[in-house]
Amino acid sequence: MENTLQYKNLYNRLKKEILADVYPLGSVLPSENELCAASSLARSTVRQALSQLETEGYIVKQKGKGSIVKSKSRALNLLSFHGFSATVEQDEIFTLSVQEPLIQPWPADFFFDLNEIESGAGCIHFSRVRSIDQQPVMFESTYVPNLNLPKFTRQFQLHTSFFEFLGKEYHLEIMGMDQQIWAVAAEAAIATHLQLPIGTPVLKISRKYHTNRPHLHLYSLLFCNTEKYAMSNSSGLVNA
Amino acid sequence: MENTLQYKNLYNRLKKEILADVYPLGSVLPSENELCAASSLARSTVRQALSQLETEGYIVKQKGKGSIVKSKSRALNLLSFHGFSATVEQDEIFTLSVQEPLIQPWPADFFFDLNEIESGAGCIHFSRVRSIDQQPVMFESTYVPNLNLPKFTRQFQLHTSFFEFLGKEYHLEIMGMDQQIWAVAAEAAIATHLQLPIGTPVLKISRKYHTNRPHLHLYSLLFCNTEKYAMSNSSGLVNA
DNA sequence: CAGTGGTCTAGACCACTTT
DNA sequence: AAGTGGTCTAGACCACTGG
Repeated sequence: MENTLQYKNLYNRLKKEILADVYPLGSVLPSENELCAASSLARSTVRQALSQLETEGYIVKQKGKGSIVKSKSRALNLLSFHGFSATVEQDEIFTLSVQEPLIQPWPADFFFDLNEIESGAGCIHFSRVRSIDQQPVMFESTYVPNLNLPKFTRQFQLHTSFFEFLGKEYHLEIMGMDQQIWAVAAEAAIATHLQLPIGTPVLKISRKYHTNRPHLHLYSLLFCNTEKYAMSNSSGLVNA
Repeated sequence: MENTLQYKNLYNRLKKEILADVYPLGSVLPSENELCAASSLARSTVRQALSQLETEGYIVKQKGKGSIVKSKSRALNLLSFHGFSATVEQDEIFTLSVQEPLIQPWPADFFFDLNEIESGAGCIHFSRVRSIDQQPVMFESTYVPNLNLPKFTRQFQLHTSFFEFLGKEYHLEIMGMDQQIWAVAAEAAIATHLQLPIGTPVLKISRKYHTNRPHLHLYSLLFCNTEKYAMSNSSGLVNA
């Protein structure tokens, strides 16, 4: 909210207006020049905001036409690094706590390599199951190096947005992500959490998040039931 | 090759040099200002080239440090829209033709909605299996609207890069992609092609590619064996 | 401290779409 | 012809990293 980056302000405003149907599906956003004039920004700044909207699948740009609000599929746009809370309507979500935040050593067979700073610090670990319309969709297990994150275990509410909490509490921002994806058969624990028969194919996703603290990364292991909700992704070109 | 876009030229040059170990893993690229001076380009043009390298996972940028060549995992970076040929070393690939290019009507239960132009045109369809080190990794079934693509069925060689062929033959470029991902149990046909037991979890990916012809899209359905090779993905922020 | 990438400005010309 | 987004220039100030 207290963001002073011009392109992010514009991006947030336009995103809100798209979600509020100020610009409904298929409609055209004000042109770049109009946005420049209305916001007193240079065109490249306006374009930076629009680019972010485009790579996140909100709009499509077409030369000679404009920026068109794009149809959104009934799938979870979770392959970009936006969290669950940002991609699903709030009132459809239910979050079940499986493991409250707990300070512990790193698992011996951790799924990513850690740097020395991280591995020396121990980790904070929590797990939760996310449901949409009473149906478990995702089991999420998150590991955070225990580095200058005071009171984390006491203050983080599992049912809220993790990224928002990090931003508000520690000014920690997610800058990007690497992930790997497999199709695997659900083991007993996962099957139980997702209420599926053992052996059901599920999506396994390992993620390494990059933050605005260069040596602090967040790690998540996700298991997703894709029977009803696919994972989705939009990728445009890199843009100026 | 005959590209006159400055940022793409620089991007291609740097990418080649990274792959050729001119800039090995962990090394730092010349700074933006140095690249400006060396190439006589404005900084924003240089940044556009670097941004593309970043979103494709070749480099990481760090404020105050520079652009660092990033470690590449032993996984297929196929979740961005670069093709198989661009992400895997050529000599490890083997391509088996399952269905040579054939002009046919669209399947009745096609996995994406088509616009009128596309559905009226009929489609070109081909299928292939990609192997790495003698192991089948991906079954790919591609559908292209039969729109102004003369001699396609005769000229396209299945074992070559599809995107390169489109660029050279028709000046057709891929501008972006939407995709959806599921974990499913391999059916008989898929299991056979990937040499897996029926029911093995595999990744199912449907893709809609956007091209530089506004109403022409390409469609692919992929099935991937992730036992040995995960699919991977890097996503940074949107950049100028 | 000098150097780096991040943000931002105020212009310009182009190819493309629509009227 | 007018308007759109795509590319590009030549500057500027900032926050951050390193010696």
